[in-house]
Amino acid sequence: MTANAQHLLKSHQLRLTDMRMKVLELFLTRSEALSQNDLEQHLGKVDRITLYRTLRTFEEQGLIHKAMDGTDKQKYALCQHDCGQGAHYDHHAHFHCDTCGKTICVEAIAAPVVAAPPGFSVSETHLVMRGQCDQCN
Amino acid sequence: MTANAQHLLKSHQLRLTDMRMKVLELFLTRSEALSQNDLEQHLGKVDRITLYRTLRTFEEQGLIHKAMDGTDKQKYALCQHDCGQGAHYDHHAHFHCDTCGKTICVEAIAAPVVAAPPGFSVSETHLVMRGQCDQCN
DNA sequence: TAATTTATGCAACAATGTTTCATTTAGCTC
DNA sequence: GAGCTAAATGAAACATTGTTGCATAAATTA
Repeated sequence: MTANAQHLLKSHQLRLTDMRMKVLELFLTRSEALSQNDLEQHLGKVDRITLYRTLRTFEEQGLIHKAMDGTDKQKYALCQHDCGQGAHYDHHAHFHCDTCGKTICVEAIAAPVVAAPPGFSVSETHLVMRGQCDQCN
Repeated sequence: MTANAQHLLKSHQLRLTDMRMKVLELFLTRSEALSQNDLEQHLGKVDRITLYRTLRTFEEQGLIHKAMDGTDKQKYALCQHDCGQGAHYDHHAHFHCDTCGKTICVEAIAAPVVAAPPGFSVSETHLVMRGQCDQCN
């Protein structure tokens, strides 16, 4: 686990710091997307700003991606593919449970490729589902 | 216009107040989704809290719907169909322009119906596209 | 280990979301 | 049109989240 996190950081040209290790290890144990608040809950008292910048850095380096779930809260999830700096390859759908509030990545379902309206160009497409997850059903 | 707004409010069991008329008339002239900040810009100095509650009320009564666009800002757009209280029927896609920041409803494209993963039940599906709009292209 | 580059922690501030409560107002009745 | 009643408003206050600048501390590299 720790070795895995270390390797991930190294391979993305990131220095090994306490915060980064803690955050990354938490993501590695969780299957659902985490908000900054979720992370603060699990990590105990950590510096809010450092955590904020850690998430931004991870996202920029392709370690995690924003999980769009239709709520106003920003959430992040581990990238399953080897995303590089700035370029993400997460085309899977996201599922948000309206009961427990969890957001999970659904790798089995890809966002559809749709024809853009005339004059528009589309660079990303996201698919979000809402309802009840297996545990709440 | 004013008559239209009045009728819309009446038909949704809402009292005719200055704020509601102003907000609704603005939505009627705009094709893109509006954030609370957008509305404040256009309406001049109005009470922030009242505006907030007006939007919440409109959304609850099915006059406007939240336009999911992948940004962290909440935006609202007029419902095209006659949505009732609590029940929305907006299955169209949303397009977010990364250049001008506008979010528009794409009635021509419907969110796909996907099979839910085992154990999950899906009540809503949203499709979000990002890229360049016709005016920025 | 020293030098250098980067990350951290703190302060401070902006934007947004939300509740409480006294006051005002819309819509109804007479 | 005047009065009544339920609802909407506006002010204050507070919580949460997003964000930058800067001095200090820590991670790499040589």
